[in-house]
Amino acid sequence: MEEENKQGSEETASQGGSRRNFVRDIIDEDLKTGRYNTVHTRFPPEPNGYLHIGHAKSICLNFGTAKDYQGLCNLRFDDTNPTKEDVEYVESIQEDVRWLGFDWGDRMYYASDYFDKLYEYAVALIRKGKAYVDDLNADQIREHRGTLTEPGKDSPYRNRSIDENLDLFERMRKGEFPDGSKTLRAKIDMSSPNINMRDPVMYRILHATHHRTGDKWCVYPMYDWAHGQSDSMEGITHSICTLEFEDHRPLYNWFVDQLGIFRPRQIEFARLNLTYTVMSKRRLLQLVHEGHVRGWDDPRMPTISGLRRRGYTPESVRLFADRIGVSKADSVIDVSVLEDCLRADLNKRARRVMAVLHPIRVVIENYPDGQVEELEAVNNPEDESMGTRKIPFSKVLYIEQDDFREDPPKKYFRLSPGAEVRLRYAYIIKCVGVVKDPQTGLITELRCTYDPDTKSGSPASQRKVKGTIHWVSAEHAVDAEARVYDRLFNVPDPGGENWKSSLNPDSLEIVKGCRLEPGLAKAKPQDRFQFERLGYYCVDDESTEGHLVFNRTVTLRDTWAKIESK
RNA sequence: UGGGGCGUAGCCAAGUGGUAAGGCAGCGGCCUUUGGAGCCGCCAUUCGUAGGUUCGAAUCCUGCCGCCCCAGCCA
Repeated sequence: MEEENKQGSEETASQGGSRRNFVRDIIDEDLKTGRYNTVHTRFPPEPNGYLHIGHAKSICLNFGTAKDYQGLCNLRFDDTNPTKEDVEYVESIQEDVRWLGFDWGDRMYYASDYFDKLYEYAVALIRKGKAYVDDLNADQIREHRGTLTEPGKDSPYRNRSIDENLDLFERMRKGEFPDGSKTLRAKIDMSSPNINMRDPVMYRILHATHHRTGDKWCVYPMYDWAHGQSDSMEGITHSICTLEFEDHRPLYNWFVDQLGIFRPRQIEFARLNLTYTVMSKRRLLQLVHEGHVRGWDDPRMPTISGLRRRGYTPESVRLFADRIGVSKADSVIDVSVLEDCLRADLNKRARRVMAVLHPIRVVIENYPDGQVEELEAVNNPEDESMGTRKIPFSKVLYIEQDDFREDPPKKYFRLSPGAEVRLRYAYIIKCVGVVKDPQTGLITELRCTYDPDTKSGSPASQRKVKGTIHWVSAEHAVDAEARVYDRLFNVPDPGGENWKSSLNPDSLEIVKGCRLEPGLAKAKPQDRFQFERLGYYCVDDESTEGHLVFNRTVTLRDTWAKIESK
């Protein structure tokens, strides 16, 4: 309790954070009253898709909370529907959880590990007269279920004898009946105001091959039947899930109470929504399958693998989870929160380099032909221990097209005819001429002079100019491709049926012919840099030494862009 | 017209009867060889709303309003 005065300290999230939230309040209470004396959580994904940033919130909550209470968190695959699941997904999920920095030790489980036990439990319920085999088909079950305002009707098969139920269920298991012809249902209350209690289906017949149990089973448990017992068997004390399972809780409690087994406490929280993206598995799957993106790990996807390829760090995602908090109120987080977490992290650790994405040639007229100077540049002004490096300077350079305006607007601090600007780590130059292509009228070259007394670091370099721009020596530059990513959707909430109409057609701009400082020639996939004044970039997985490819992770804050847009 | 939840700033979110934390966004300023980073200041007389209880209410009570979820043999 004496830790509470620390709650104001931000930026300390390294393993899930320690902010106060209602989940922790409940856990504290349970520990105090002795309802439980340890904290054991679990992250239970269905292996039917890739994990996204919303799962990251849940992972940080489950693993982070367990860790902070010196408890444990299991990884469990809820693989109860063989028609939708695949090993491809179980592998990617493990990779993503590990990448985020969490460890399940030797506690990786599958709901399918429990199929035998679940079957036994079902038989026990039948023997108690609490479950029965129903011959109604799916349509008939729906008709008997009633509506939100009207009670349901009992199935005509509801009062079969225990022996008949036992026999039928056994034969269902053996595969004697076709898919959909029978189900095993819990016998609860067809008139319950909670529809989940109206004799929910526990088992359906599915002659399907399961990715782990093969053809052993012809019946598969429904999630509602498998989940609570799985938690119970694993000794999960706090079963944290999302809001939509709130009214399934009475059912889960009913099952464990009927079976007389350990009862976990379920706690529901609001799932994450983010602006300018979609989060449902169905829609993400659609984006991939319809080719709107290049795959699950496309850097524009809100998937964990997409964020990773985009250049996000695990630390930044954990910081994000900590900042947004946990509550039960439906919410939509502004994507700028995520971006700010990333910048906060990368600012401290990314090496600064100079890269010109849209080059324009600059000739320094009064600089000696053939001369090359090695200038010293700092690798990270936020972290002196990252040292310095040498970069070559010569007569012919490239600067960013956007750093020159023939007709500059007010408050434009960069280069324009007659104006002076500092070349970062080098000299102050002045534009003395503009060369244009006589056919097109486009600028092909800038003629400049430099002031030899203004070399960076020299005692006489004190002269101030308004602007400083980045550059790269033409003859030393290395070539690269930049993939400039922007938000996938151009509206904050791409909801509704028409969601694909707000897909941003400019979410990816491929820029070829970028010129980079020579040290970048050997950059390897996943290396992250700050391209000075532009943003953070990482080397794409497809990059090779002969063909460098950089992904724009996120831009720097650009106050000039803000001023100019007014 | 059933059941379960949720309403604190543009977006999140603390707050648990003693007089509205923090973050993001925004705005203004300082500083700066990244228009980066950093720093300073501003940004809810009021907590969906109307009453009630109380010396005192975002916190307790009552009514009303709004939003989300539930009628898969999906999870």
